[in-house]
Amino acid sequence: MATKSVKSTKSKSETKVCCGTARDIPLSESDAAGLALVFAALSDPVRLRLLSIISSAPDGEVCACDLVTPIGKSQPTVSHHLRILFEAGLVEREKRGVWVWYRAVPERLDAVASRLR
Amino acid sequence: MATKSVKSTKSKSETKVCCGTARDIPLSESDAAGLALVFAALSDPVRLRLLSIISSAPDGEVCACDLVTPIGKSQPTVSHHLRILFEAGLVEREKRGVWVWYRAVPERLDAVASRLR
DNA sequence: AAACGATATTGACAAACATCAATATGCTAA
DNA sequence: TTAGCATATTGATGTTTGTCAATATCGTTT
Repeated sequence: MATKSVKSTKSKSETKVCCGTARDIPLSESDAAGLALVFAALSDPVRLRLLSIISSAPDGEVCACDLVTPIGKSQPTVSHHLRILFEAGLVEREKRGVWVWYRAVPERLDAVASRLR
Repeated sequence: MATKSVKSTKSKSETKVCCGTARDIPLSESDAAGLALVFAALSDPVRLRLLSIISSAPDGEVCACDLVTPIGKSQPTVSHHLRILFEAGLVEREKRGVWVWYRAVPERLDAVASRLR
């Protein structure tokens, strides 16, 4: 790293000098870890498609039994991905009888989206 | 999965029946894969902090040499993470002399953010 | 040219992850 | 209560990922 007190060693291609000012990091370590968890939940194609199906459901909710076939993965795999979405707060679930209904949590998506700026 | 043509087998706790309508998935498989790559780039705390530092730089750019110390990881590790951010289109880089300057790509962040709804 | 410094790449390794078969749990219906 | 179905969990396996030491690459300076 270049030292802080470089005076004016400009070469033809540079005007500025990197200075090593230890500015504070805007995003704290624990905030970053928390945010990273949500993005990790969104970092799998299967989960994105699940979220897509759930979010665009006419009734706002989808039965888990209707998610296995269109996704094309085994039932345990789909269940696993739904759990990760749930734990990230991206969907909520409600058991009614034998079936489990999933709904998207748009406020959560908005919250994440707004932190991208 | 429940069959499609269930007529009215309501039990006390349910009004609706899951129906197995094979609706189209709004998000295509390849779109999902592409989006997942960007979210994967955002799914690491170190990369989120790098992006945070770069995005909030007064000059809009930061020298790579000023990223190693505040992140607290080895130089190869930081270089590795910067590469992933770059390949995801989240930052751009410019080599000037010995140094490499990184800038955020806000349009990219906006594009990703807007797809979260 | 030779030495030095900033950045990138390689190789290795442990931890995390996606996936499925098998099994467990829990609700409903006969 | 027993049978059957929807969902969740467990265990195993191959793959991906984060990390660092060592090394390579490439400007710059002497």
